[in-house]
Amino acid sequence: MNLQQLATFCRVISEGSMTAAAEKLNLTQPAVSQQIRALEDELGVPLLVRGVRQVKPSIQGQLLYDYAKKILFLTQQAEVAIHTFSQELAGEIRIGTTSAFGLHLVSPVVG
Amino acid sequence: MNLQQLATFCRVISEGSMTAAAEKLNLTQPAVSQQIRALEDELGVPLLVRGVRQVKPSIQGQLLYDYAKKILFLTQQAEVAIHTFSQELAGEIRIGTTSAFGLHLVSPVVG
DNA sequence: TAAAAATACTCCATAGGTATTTTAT
DNA sequence: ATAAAATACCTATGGAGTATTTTTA
Repeated sequence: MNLQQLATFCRVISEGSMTAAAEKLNLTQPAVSQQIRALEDELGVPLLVRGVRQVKPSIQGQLLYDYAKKILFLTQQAEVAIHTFSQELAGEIRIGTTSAFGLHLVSPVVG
Repeated sequence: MNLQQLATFCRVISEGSMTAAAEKLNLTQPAVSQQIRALEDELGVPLLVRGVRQVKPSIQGQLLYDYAKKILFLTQQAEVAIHTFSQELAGEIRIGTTSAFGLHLVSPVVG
C-alpha cells in the first residue's frame, strides 16, 4: 500500500472509470488496472465492483476510500506546512516595539 | 514522498540514529540514509540535524514527524478496518430477537 | 580516533508502456 | 458490437546491497 496507489484508487472512484482516471493521472489504463489489482491483492479484498461502463467501490472499497481521502489530505497538509514554515524562516525576523512612529528595533535584523 | 520513507523517517527520529533505525527496519544504513536524503531533496528542507552520535529532527523535521505519525496511524487503521470488516462478512449473520430462552431467528442464516 | 553518515557502484525488482485479448451488456 | 478492463510482455528506473570514504565531537 502506497500513496500513489491510494491517489489512483481515489481518482478511479471519483471518475467512475479506470480509463478516465488514467487520463487525469497521465497514466495508461493498464498501469491503473495494475495498481488497483496490487492494492486488492495486498489487502486481500475486492475494492471495486466492475461494471461495463463504470466501476463502483465495493463495501471494503468505500471503507478504504474514506481513509484514503484523509491520508492524502494529511500528506498535502504536511507538504504545505513545511513549505510555509520555510518561507517564514526565509523572511526577515524583526523584534521590537511599534508606535505611531513605526517599528523600533531592539534586536538586529536576522537574515 | 511515500509511506515507507515516512516510516523510516519516524524510526530514525525515535531511535535517534540512522544505523539503529536500519537494524530495526531490516535495512542497511545506506538505504536509510538515501531514503532520508530523497525526502529532504523532495521537500527542499533539512529534516535532520546530524550529530556524531545522534541525529535530531530539525524544526521542519519535527513538523513532518507529527504529520507522519498521523498518516501512518491512519494507514494502519485502514488496513485493520478492512480486515475486520471482511472477517465480519465471513462470519454468520443472524438476525433475530433474544430472550431468556436464547436467540429467536427471524431470518435464515446467511453464510 | 572512533562512531555514524555519506558516497560510489552494481544489480535486481518493480512499475509503466505498447499491443492485444477478454469481458460484459 | 463496443467500450472498458485485464493480460502479456518488454524496458527502464529506482531502491537496496556491498565496499569505501568522509565527517565531527
